[in-house]
Amino acid sequence: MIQDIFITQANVISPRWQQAFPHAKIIVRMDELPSDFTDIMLWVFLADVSLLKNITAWAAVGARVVVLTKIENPIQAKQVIELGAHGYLHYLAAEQVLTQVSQVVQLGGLWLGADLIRQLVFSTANTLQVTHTTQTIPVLHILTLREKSVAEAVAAGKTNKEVARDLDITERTVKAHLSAVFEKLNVRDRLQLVLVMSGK
Amino acid sequence: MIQDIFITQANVISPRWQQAFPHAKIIVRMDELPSDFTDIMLWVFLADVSLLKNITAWAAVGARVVVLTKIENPIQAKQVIELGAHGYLHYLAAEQVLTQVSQVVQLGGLWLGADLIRQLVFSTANTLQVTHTTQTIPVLHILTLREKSVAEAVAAGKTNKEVARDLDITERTVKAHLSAVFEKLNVRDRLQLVLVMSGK
DNA sequence: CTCCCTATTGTCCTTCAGTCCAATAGCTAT
DNA sequence: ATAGCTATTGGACTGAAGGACAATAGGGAG
Repeated sequence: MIQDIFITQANVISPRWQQAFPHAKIIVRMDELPSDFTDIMLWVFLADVSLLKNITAWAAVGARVVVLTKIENPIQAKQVIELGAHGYLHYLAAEQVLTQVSQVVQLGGLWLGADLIRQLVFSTANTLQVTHTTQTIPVLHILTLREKSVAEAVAAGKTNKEVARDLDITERTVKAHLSAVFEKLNVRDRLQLVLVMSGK
Repeated sequence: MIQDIFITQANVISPRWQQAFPHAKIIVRMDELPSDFTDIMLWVFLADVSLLKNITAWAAVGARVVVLTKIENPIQAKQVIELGAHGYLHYLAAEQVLTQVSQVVQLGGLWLGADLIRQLVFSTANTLQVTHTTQTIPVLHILTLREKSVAEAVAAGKTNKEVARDLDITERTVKAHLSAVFEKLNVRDRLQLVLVMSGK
């Protein structure tokens, strides 16, 4: 049975927390935390950035960590997920949503609001690696195999020399492939290649 | 009461669909679809890319659309979310997960598996605009105002000449700010600047 | 056999990027 | 008055990027 613990500050509390989780504890001081984090769901209000570093530590010892915020924004969302949090939402979220987040996270899922997911999806520049599949970014399917390899290496921040070394070809060959890529994707240089490969 | 309809091909069916939704319909031909999509949850197995274009149309007339796939991958996930789908998961997902997806989507949420969300978050280069908040990417807060302006212009794909023209300064000044940015963020060139600004 | 595509490579050139020297000026704090 | 920071700018330099010429070779289709 999961124990819910809300870590917040004295002036930031929502009645919906208790409605969603009648047995939840609400604490404002860290020393009130248990020593054993098994079966613990931590709901952490990010009062200041100093709490960020705790997220990774808590997640590492088995706690489910959901971050609560006053202003949802995708950059902070990305940051907390990168730190190991399992969810991110507004501290005034509805009881129904809180319950749902709890269920999703307990089942191993990650929770982000729909708008945040869309913002991450729509405005991200994609450097995803295609693995275990022949499916590729539609824009890349017009490139040959070698062109694609070169394009992806460049999009990862590598110089022509580095790409040449990695693919065991000369720098001149890298440039030849890049030129073809630029022409096919109608971009003028490697910087714009990166942006186009992200779907913008 | 939501009606669940699985659109698939004859050889792609999971018993878990019926277990999760005993009253669901499973169809293989489009003409078996109802004319009214209100209160309809469509679970669409992506047999081929031709089905992609239907997603936007179905979502536009009120259907909730969840895409089922044989191989989950973040590029396709991004693609279907961009097309208006409300979820994306493996066609053999567990009954519990199917039920949960249904609940999340009915409540207005978006469903992506935890691994997919992490892949989108971790491997994206971020060009998100910060709106309605003074919170910025932590990495940028160590830059001065002018440095930040220059860095953002460069990250948008502009040459030094273009940035100079846009900000009404000389190219030499742009280079000076960029050099300072490179040193502060510990990157070697503008390509890596773009990647770092995305949080990688 | 011919043609086309892909992959690879060379030489040479111009432009861009980035760094290393240097400097002035305004603003703020001491 | 002085120091430090930010913003701006110049000159000179090296290396990287990208393009324009050119070429060979293998594989597949007609």
